Amino acid sequence: MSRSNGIPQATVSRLPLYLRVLAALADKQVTTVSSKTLANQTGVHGANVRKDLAHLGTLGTRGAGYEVAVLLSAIAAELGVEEDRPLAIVGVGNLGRALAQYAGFSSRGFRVAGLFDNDPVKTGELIGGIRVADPSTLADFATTEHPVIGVIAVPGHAAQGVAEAMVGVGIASILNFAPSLVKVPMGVLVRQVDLATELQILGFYHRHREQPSEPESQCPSPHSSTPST
Amino acid sequence: MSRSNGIPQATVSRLPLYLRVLAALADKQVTTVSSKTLANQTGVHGANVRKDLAHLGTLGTRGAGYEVAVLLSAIAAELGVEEDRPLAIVGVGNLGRALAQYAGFSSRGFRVAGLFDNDPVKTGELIGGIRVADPSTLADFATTEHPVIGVIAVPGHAAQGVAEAMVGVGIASILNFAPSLVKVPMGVLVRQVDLATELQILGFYHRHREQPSEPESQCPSPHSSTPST
DNA sequence: CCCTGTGAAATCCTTCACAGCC
DNA sequence: GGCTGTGAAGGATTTCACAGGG
Repeated sequence: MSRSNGIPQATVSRLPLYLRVLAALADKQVTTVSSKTLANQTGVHGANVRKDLAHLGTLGTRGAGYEVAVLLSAIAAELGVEEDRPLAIVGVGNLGRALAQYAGFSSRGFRVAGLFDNDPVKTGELIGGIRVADPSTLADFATTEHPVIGVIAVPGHAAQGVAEAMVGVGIASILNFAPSLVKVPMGVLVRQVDLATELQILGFYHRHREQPSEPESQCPSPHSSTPST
Repeated sequence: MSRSNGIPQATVSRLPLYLRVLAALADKQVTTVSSKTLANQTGVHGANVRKDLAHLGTLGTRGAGYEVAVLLSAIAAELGVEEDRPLAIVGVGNLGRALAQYAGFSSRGFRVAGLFDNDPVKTGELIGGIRVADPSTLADFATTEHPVIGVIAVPGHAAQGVAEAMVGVGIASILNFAPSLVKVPMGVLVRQVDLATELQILGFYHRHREQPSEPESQCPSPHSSTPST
């Protein structure tokens, strides 16, 4: 067992997108899709959709297309949607709250298991059924809940300290929303998301407005990627 | 004048990163950097840093390195940081609030000019000096403020409607945080950011844990890109 | 005809390696 | 010596184009 994976990064970053579109189709009782339809709804080129899906196995049938249910379960399996992965979120400002209450996590195999903030006004508060605790209790929390992923939602200057605390309690994957790079020992995965960065990139293309050109008259839009180390 | 731009997408997506690191260096009174230092602090390969910066002109001096001030102003000019670009944010949930109060925007040439939410409980509320208004007043707002960029921070099912309203009042660039694809007429730029997607990508690499390998023992981390339309 | 799966071509991006300058 | 700027090599990803099955 376990030829770990040979799925290209670019494909991985699109799997959540396919998952979302397919879930919407399943909701509408659609049972079958073609790569063309998926292409229209995701903004990914049709051939690219097929290549991506081919990485997960031979899922389609030649004349017909793909069964929505088959694709859904294949992608869900790849992304671990069926698992129950406890999250620790540190920083309960507006962003932390938004994340804590975000319904999209639980339906994708994540469970917000712990909320931490060093502001005494916030500790003790109940958010989505979780009581906000002081970060000093992170170690205790980790021994009982074994969180696998940590989410940093604190101001930039505090991010490095939080990251180190997370690594210290055995968290090996970190999603960092703070606008500041964190350094971690090798072996720890960090993924950086910065809201201002996204806005600046959009702003750049807005200034240098120069249609990258697209044939379709209506066009959905891609998004983001590149993992870490 | 105006040979629009030949800056590769990958470079554009790193400019905000450089800007941030350089601003931090300038704060520390550092006047000079080498590509190696920038590489260490950004996680981008040294040669790549140099190629990126070369796209903005000949900014360095051979034996010495780069002047922080020169790089800062070159990148700032490219990203339009000196401008005053009004933003309209629709959706004042936790995420919308976080965005509205995010200090990082104003220092990067953006100004939150309008906040909108169709929840009557929220309209009238003051956030960061801006009064939350009903989305039906978006058109009036647009005629006086001329927002160039719209930010969607509403639940997924409402995103398409908001996008259409934005396009209707002349907004040509949209940053969409809703977990749902929006279709827009061609010519409109959309950039999609989904918090759950980022978490899922991180989760994938967590499951298929297989070090992508890196020589350094401490490693910062890249982030995200790809534009739209 | 319909569609998927896939080699081959094309494009984009990163890394190497070094010439040229301080 | 150190360091930038850059051609050339190497990878990765996207797109094309079509073979092959329904």
